[in-house]
Amino acid sequence: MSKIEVNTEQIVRAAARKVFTHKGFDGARMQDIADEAGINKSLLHYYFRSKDKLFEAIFQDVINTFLPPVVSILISDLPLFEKIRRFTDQYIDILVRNPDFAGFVIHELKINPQRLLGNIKQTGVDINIIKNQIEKEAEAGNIRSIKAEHFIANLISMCVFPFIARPVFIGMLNFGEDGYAQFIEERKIIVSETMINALTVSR
Amino acid sequence: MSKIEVNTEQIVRAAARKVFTHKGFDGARMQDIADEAGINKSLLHYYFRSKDKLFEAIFQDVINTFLPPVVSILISDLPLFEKIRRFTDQYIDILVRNPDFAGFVIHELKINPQRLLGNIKQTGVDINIIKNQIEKEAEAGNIRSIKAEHFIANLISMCVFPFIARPVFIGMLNFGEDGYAQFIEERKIIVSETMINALTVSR
DNA sequence: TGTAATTTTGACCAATTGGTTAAATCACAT
DNA sequence: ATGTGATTTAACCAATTGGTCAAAATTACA
Repeated sequence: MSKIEVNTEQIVRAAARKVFTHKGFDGARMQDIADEAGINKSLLHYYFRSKDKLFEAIFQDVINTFLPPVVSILISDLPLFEKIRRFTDQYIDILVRNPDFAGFVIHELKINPQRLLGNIKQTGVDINIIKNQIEKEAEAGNIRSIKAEHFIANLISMCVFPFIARPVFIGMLNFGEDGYAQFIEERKIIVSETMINALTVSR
Repeated sequence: MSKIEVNTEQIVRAAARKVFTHKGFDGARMQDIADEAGINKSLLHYYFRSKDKLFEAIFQDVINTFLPPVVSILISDLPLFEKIRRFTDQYIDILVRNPDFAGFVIHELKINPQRLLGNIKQTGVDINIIKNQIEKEAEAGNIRSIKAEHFIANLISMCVFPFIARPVFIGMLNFGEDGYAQFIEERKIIVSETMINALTVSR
């Protein structure tokens, strides 16, 4: 038997992340989290002092899971189209592994923006890098001109939205669980192609 | 003075819609809604029997506000590109007037899909109409080939996501309230252009 | 004006929920 | 073994919350 660290705090974190991301802060019950972790409710207060504190820790965890990987791609020195392909592929992969993350962050940010925006900002996204790259390519006549804000909005929207609106897509477009999974997998190519085609100037 | 119907039930509906769409079902308190409406809490139970009943009425209201207008455009017999332009313009307009709607529907659908999917489905969206139109245009060589599901996903994603992720956009992209409003207004053109450019075959 | 129906209110209740506390258990060095 | 500090538990508490109910206020109308 290999020695397995049964770190209680990690068990609590995992349970809390599951419950919080699934039900949201208001919908989550401390008892739910304790049950999910298989421990006494008081232990939650032993490791984290309150529901708020526990939530903030989890929120930070979630942000750190999915923000740095994609930000690092955006600010890298890859060619623009390659950036698009890798971003799309990477972002969708992360969301496939953590289907509840996007909706969770969005909702909590809506309910309580001032409390949580700090947690995000310190990740340090510098929009100027991608902005300069886009302007340079446009001036060189390699792509159509577009504001960096709209470029990013388009890219992130098409990657993320199908996850947040998952029930809508499953329900409205008549595919079940696995049909949805395949649909998502296809989007890695669709999104990058849509972005690139829209940017490409016709000759 | 024109005779104004001060229908209490409508006042309750408006108050409930505001509180529910802003805080979500779990975050909304019956007392909040009563305060917003300026009435006694018991009146809520007099008109609607329970929090659940009240919520379902509001949810249906919200769905009816923003689904029929855009669905009617999608299933109309307009040319494809014109459809894209009107859909984008119309959808974004509705969301500007009701900024909380999209996030509200998304979140509640995530928390409780089985209860709420019925409310949406009966709006009767027939995906085959737009699917046929896209296939026909592709076969005629007028546009690039794309699955209707991805077409719709792209279109809706780019329209809706900037509203759901509003705090992120305001916070990350360094524009304030009015900068955000202008950004959204610009998207009416950006989204339709992006869609159309991506579909247009280079010659 | 009287009276029945409707609407509105305040007082109250049972259940839930986040949090506290003191006791019990465990790990382990001496 | 035994004592000490960390971990875990059960019992309990105060506040909140959705909901009830009977009385009061208002309205409809014969």
